[in-house]
Amino acid sequence: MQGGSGSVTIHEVAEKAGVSIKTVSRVINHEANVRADTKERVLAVIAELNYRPNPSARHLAGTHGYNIALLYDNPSPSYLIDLQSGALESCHAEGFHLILQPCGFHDQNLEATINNLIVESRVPGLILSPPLSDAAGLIEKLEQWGVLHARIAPIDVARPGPYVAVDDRGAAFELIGHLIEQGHRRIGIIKGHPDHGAGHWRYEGYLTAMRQHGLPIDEDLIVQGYFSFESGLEAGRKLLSLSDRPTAIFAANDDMAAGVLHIAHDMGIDVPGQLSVAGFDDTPLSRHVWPSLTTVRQPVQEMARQATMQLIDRIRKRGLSESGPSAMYCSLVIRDSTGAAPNL
Amino acid sequence: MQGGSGSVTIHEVAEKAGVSIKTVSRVINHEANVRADTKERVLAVIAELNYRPNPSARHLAGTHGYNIALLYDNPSPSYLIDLQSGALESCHAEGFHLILQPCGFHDQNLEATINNLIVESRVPGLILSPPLSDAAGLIEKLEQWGVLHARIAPIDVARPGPYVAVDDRGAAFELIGHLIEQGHRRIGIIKGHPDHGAGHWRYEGYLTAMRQHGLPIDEDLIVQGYFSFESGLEAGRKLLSLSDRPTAIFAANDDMAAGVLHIAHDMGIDVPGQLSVAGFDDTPLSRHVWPSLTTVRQPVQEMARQATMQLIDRIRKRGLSESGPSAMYCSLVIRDSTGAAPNL
DNA sequence: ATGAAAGCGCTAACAA
DNA sequence: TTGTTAGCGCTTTCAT
Repeated sequence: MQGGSGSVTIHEVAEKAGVSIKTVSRVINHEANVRADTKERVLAVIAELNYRPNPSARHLAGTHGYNIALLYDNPSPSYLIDLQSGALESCHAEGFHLILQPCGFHDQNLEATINNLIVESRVPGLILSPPLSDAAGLIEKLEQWGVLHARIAPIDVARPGPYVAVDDRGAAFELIGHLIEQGHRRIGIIKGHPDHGAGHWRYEGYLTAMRQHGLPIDEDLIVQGYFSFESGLEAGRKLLSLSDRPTAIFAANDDMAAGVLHIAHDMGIDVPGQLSVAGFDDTPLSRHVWPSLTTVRQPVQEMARQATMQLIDRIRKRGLSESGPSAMYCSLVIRDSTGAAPNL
Repeated sequence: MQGGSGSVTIHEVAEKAGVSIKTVSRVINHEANVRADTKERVLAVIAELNYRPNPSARHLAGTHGYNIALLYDNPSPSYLIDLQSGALESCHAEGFHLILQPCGFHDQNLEATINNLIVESRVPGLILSPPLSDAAGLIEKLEQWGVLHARIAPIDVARPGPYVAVDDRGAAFELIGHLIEQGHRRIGIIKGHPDHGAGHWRYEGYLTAMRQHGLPIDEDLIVQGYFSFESGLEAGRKLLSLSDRPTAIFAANDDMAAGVLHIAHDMGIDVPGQLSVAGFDDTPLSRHVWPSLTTVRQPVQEMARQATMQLIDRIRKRGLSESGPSAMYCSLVIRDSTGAAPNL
């Protein structure tokens, strides 16, 4: 192992291995047409010299760059970290770099910002996380500009191009079923941010579960939220102020569920004695509040890992098989922290 | 605004502006010796063509690259996001890219990992966040390798090289004073992770405050923590099980304070009626738990911003003024969410 | 104050 | 299967 200055170049490797630089190039790019023993010799020298191809030189001479960008619109820190970890993992494994690009879904300059990113950083592809996975205008521009992308948890799954999603609808369905089994009849729901697909499906899962169990859908028990703690606080206040208030509340994510818990405490309502609260995402927060929330573990990191792999694949295969929309699904797990049903 | 493919090059700019490429180069590098009107003409063409210098070409031809790395060892998500936002801000402003490098402080291969990063990504400099800001072995290697660095909140401020810190000691001192003014006499403390400087100073602030107010230091009230929720849970259990238990607990960060709150609820201890809990960092969590924590706002983002600027400065000034250790301080603010003193 | 030429380390197209 | 050559877009050094 040796340090930073005076990097080893392909020429030194070629000379020491007694081959031309082109042969070294073939080896590091896993091309065919290199005899096994030649290849081995070159690899040995590479290891000995701790040689790494210079990414800038490769980019300059080659067809594509080794940066990809992760676009995100300010979700919760823990969601974002999971997203990044997953994307980083794949990037690292494939020799790519990850560029972080915060951006506003409703920002007037969204497309200009991204264009800027593309022109400046020469990224051959982007990863779109919710809600940007459904920024239709942006996606059209990307296609027009010839920039690849992979989407995480999009609403519009019909659109061509790779995406990775989870069965939010099914998980919400099971979660509500779980609450009903515990004896709940009046179950309130706080819907997610309307920009996010996840919100829609979790709501649909709720509706289906209620219907299948023959329970009435009471409009008073359905409140719009925006995935933030504050919106959970407000929606919770609304639900818990009802004369015939719910015995359980399902918030479409943990942050809002934490808001419900907070306001319940403020209002002197005993949890879990008089109220059950369920969230979604299995964030650290869901375990840190008291009492801990029942929630659903969402494999965000895994989704990001897979979306990134798909994107890198496309970048490498450019021009070859324009392999239509390819979808991946990851599975969800309910985590019930109470175990016991509340006293009704 | 136009798209990705077929990038504009310096040649096209030069031709359209009626100058040589060297003049364009001078303009984009803010070099002297360009007549004002020439410069203006070139800038106009650059804007018109939406030209951006190709980073890879610059790196290949120039003296240094435009990537810098942020090293972190798995702090809390919100801390990490703040760190990143600050670093990104400076990078963006200065035309650099940020490379994320998670790493383990106690990892046997830490130095090898970083060497790898340096060889592979050609980073001219690194930002070290706690506890890596005090990885003495690593820092020595960096100097040996000729790789620059800037540290965030280090313990050892004597070491040469730029760093950014806050007055943790003073803030803890004030916070404890605040609790004492509210009438608390038995104040427990949960110390921070021993690897982190912040933990030491917050503890010192506690000791100084207690002494200055003539209160005894009771060893039973001092418990080691590790900055995690779980360690707060355990330390809280220990403190609250004392026969003469404290009326206030100061945890060296919010995650641990949330643990204390959680265990207090579990034990049926009324907060804030029978116990006050204070944390440190002003994370979202501190507002989401119930009741909200008294805490100290730490300008993590601002620290990262400044450390990054310092690093970029050094990279640009390489070889010139080897300008010794330069320190920066950011200030802290107490946020008291209760306002009222608990009933003692 | 401006320009011409060389070359950074690599890949691509074409030879051999 | 292997090597040769020409550039990618820029900065550098050295002229003018």
